[in-house]
Amino acid sequence: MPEHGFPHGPGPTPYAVSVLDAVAGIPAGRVLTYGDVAEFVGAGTGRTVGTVLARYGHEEDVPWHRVVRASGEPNPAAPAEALRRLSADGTPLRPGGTRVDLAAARWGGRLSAR
DNA sequence: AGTATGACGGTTA
DNA sequence: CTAACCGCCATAC
Repeated sequence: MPEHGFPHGPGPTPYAVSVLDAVAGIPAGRVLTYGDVAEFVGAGTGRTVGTVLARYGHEEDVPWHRVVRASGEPNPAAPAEALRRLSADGTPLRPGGTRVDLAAARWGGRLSAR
């Protein structure tokens, strides 16, 4: 089986696998926007990334809460749950605590969580 | 192959 | 700040 650990076949498409793999690499306390993930993967857009997470995000063991909108808002599907996990990760939030402080939490891509 | 859809993003009002 | 519009691209049908 593939080294990334995600089985192919009937389930995730190759694109979906690469997206899930990228999301799995986001360190705690850091976040990536949907667009960032698409850019990191090298294919698709924020839309396609969202589609993948909507379908496999809750099925695979992936930190889906670390992928937020460009505005800093968490997933519209489970905002409360996402914020709860982000808070547990120590992710910097904007005043009010309902949105992520992207300026401080956005992951550089290969920088360490430090 | 063509059409519809969506956990998006950026611009404009 | 909110709301509407349009462009984006992988998938499902």
